[in-house]
Amino acid sequence: MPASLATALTPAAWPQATPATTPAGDDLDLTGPLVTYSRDEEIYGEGERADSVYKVVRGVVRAFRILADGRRQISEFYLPGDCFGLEAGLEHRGSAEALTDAQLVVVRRSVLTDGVAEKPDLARRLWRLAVRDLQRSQDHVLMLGRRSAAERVASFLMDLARRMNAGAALELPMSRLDIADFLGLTIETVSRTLTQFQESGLIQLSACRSIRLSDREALMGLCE
Amino acid sequence: MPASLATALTPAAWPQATPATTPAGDDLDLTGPLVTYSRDEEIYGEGERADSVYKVVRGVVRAFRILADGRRQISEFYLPGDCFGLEAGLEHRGSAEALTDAQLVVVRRSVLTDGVAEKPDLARRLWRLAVRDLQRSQDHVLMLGRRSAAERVASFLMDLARRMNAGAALELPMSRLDIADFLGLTIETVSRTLTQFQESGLIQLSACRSIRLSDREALMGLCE
DNA sequence: CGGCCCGTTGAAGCTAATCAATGGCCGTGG
DNA sequence: CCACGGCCATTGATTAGCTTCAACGGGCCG
Repeated sequence: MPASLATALTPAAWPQATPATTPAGDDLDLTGPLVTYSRDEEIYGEGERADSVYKVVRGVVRAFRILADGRRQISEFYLPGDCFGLEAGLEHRGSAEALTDAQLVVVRRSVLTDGVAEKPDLARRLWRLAVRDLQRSQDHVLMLGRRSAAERVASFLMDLARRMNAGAALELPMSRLDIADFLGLTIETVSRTLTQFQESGLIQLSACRSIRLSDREALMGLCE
Repeated sequence: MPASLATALTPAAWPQATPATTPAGDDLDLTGPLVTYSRDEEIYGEGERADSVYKVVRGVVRAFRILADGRRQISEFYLPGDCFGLEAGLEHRGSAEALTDAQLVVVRRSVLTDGVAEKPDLARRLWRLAVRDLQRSQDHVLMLGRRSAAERVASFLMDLARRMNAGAALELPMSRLDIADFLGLTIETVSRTLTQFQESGLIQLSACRSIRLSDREALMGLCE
């Protein structure tokens, strides 16, 4: 999966720079107030007016939708450098919450719409942003539609490791339930799959959120 | 699901106008050569250079990706009025084929990129196009991740009926295999589900591609 | 120390996949 | 015209994979 909404807005001062995977020339050089959210705090909810755009500075965010009977589908995890919250319509079609304590740059949507008139390049970058998110979503579709539980978990681990610039040691920022709701599985299946990976020597679970990727080759193989 | 890539390019002469659901002011007024494709003909393949954009005038197109072992996931069906083929990178990440005999307006990608400099509004419309596709893809994710076979088939029928402006009578342009590969199911499951719908009085199958939506209320209920 | 949350593990059940056979439709060729 | 073959859809029987239900355990905090 590509680097998603990486690097669209730039906070005034921001240490944890752009991932290496981000193509050059996609930074928008916009600034805004830096807002702090605590764990599990809602950033926006379904149906609310969508008049702000967010860029993750620190922490992790989950975006999701919930069906009438409570089933939840997480559409994306946003990591430092990722942008989110831009909608086609007036309202948010899903919700977003801070998965960990997090700091976000919050930019009024109007700043972007106004900026487009002045800077033609901004429009192109906003478009690329949307298309990259689309690509990620289509990868997600392929995974949910056609992959087994083991393939989903392996893809998830490899994608997360890449996006977090993790080497062999991967620290999961999210719970099993979050992973399950992203992968379209149950917590039990995620847990069992990780255990099987461990028994097969693909990973080592030192703590339940600390994963050592012992056999990246084999894991990659499961991603097809 | 929203109207997707509807109405981005306008062919020189085009009878089957804009769906009613399309918001006003999203037509780009671009023209290009009208090209005819026959049933199952490839429009583009994975890895090919993506230097054209397409708008469906007549017929239906399927866009898909194939995993190494042959599993296929259809990401979208494009109907008259829909646009497709615009990529973030240089290459197509999936393939597109004419599902029926089809006519497409083919526009050089450069026409759009050049146009952006002149018309600032064009950029906004291209962006909305991408975001609407993203929304459709996210709906697809929600469906594949969290819905049962019956819910998937019901959602599919209702969405297709809406997009085709069908009343109670719906003519499926695609095979059971195409539907299955879109919904992340097998042909047998799709077939059985349709049979169950018929036995429950939700639909009537006069021919295997001619569906009468007898109980739209109940079908809608299955879409949540 | 006790309670709670989260993760793991086990057993049973269910949904959808797989394997297999049949039937209808249509185009082709005798 | 009818017979044959191929393709697509349906239906049945069985299997596999994941979910559901349930119990347990470990870490953390009051």
